[in-house]
Amino acid sequence: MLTKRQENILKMIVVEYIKLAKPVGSKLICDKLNCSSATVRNEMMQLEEMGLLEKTHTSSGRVPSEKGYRYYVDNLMEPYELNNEEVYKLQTVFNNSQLELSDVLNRSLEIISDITSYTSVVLDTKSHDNKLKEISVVPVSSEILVVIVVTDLGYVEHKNMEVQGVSLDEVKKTVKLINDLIVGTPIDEISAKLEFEVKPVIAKYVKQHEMLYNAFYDVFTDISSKNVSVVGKNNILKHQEFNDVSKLKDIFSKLDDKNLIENIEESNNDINIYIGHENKVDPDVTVIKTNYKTSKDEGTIAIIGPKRMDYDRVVNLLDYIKKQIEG
Amino acid sequence: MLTKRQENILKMIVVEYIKLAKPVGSKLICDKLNCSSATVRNEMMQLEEMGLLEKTHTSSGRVPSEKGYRYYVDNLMEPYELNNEEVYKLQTVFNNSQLELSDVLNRSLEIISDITSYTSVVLDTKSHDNKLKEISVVPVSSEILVVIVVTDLGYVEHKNMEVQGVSLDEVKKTVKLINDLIVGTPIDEISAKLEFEVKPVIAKYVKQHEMLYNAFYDVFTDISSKNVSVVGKNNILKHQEFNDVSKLKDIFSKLDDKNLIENIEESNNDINIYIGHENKVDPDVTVIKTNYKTSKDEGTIAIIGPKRMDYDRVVNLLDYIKKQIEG
DNA sequence: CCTAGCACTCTTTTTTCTCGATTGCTAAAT
DNA sequence: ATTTAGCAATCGAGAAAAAAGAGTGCTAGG
Repeated sequence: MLTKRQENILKMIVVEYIKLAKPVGSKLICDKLNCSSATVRNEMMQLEEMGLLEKTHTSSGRVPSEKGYRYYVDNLMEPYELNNEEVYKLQTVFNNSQLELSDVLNRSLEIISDITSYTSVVLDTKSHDNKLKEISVVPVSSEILVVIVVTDLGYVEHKNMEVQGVSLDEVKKTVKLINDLIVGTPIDEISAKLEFEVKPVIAKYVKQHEMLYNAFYDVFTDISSKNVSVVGKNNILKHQEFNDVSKLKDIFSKLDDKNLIENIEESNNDINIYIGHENKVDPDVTVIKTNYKTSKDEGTIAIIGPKRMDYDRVVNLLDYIKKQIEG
Repeated sequence: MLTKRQENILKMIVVEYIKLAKPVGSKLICDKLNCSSATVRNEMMQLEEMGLLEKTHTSSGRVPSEKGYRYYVDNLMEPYELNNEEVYKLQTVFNNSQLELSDVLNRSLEIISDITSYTSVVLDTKSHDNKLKEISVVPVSSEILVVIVVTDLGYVEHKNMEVQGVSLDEVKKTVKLINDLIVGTPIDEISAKLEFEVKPVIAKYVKQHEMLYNAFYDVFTDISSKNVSVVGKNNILKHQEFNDVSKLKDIFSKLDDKNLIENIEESNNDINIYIGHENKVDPDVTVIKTNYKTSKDEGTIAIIGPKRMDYDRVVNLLDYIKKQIEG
């Protein structure tokens, strides 16, 4: 158990180190506390023995360890109030009704990346509640058609479809059959339904049924995919812990990794903080993430920065966004 | 005028420097040529006086100047044959008929960025030949509608539209009027036509005409925008000329600059090479670009890398892509 | 016109030295 | 039983010095 004074010292070291990124010495602390530097040093030694602080070399000041950050985050962190500018900037995005949710998320996290200098990740998945509303087809050339898929919650996707030697009438017949048979189907069940309910029927009524079926099947499998975007990558360059080209390469490649989101995703619905080795992205970063869920979409938003991160601010910004969109 | 031997030496220095990024000394050259290092040194001095070579310090080997690269590109560069792997990789993209042209471009330049370690830029603009084929509207909630715009060449765009207190009937009436009046209009003339031909008509027949007109106007103005993407940014990190965090910041911010494409675009239709100060992006890079034009799209594709760039390879890769997409 | 030889220049790398910050420990003070 | 003052010891950062190496320009002779 930590004494009140130890907690105070730990907190001051974390806050100071987050601000200045330089190991914190006993002098700086004892100025603010009413005791001598020797006393502080003794306490620091104890905190180090408990694994909450570290030294960069034998005679350096102290730096919080991952465990130290963890203790700070769990016990010492104070809530942060968004300031007017932050709220104002974010509201311009939330109030723009022309935007789809995925755009709202991207833009608001762009803002957050801007004001915090961290990097954001958005994973947006269409909710299973989306049901097929209609498909339509527009011929572009004799062999290419555009298929437009619309769901009842307002998602629109389109894809080129190639068919060879199929008359437009046959295509239209197929479209009508598909519309008749699977309108109202949740998007993640379309593939199955297409195979077991639509395929037999068009096999019966449509001439080049095989080619048409395959073409539509391809279109629908492509459409239900997830959408991941990483915002504010360049902010990585601003942090001195990454002030080294080979480390930069490393981090950038991890941010571009297709599996990035799998390293972040998790079922938990709160705001979660993964410090250093607690996350799977990179041991030198902290990931703060939360999931969101609306009637139309669900997904994850995350902020990635150095372990020396402005924890309270990021947590509260994420919380604000989550509440706004779920809202 | 350069002698044959001088041209040879210049070419060897450029090729060697492109390969190894180290100033080239007389010894390396005289091994390949049948003459002593002193002779080579004399020639190098002449080339330096002509401004084709530079030294990094008094007693260093030589490095090509911008003028040197220019001479190489204009007079000495040999054509490069794409190898099988390159052709194969690119063909998988060109043969994928499900993709729209803009996706084809993005993916093929991703491949090029991958194999060359440079960064690519794609600007894709819908051709003016695109004519409005139809618009349709899908209600999502009582106040939000999705507007889908389709052109005869197969472009599909959609946008959310917000209207308040407008009945669906009025919306449908408006859609029908718009379709009747402006189907067939080239996309870049839609805004004007909307204002002068549609506005008066709906003002007459539709109740909340002002709100509806404004909503549709917003949708259409958003839709005709250009589409720029930058591919393979991380490759910047691979080049030793940018092996410095502050230079990296600089270049990355230039690649993210909204005006990037204006610094590259130009009317000329060949493959153009802008070395160092010849381009407006950054004096330390070379930009190789070309324009393309198909019946549906037009735009620019460009490769950005250090001045010490694999000129012949990049030129021929770009040329290959251009020919493929222009058909 | 070409080349061998050599002094000179400048970078790179290694080594040495100094300075300052901060610590841990001990002994005295509260 | 804490707290504090004092002090030697440790280590990093940075400056200065030294050594090694690569390449040049120039001169004189082939």
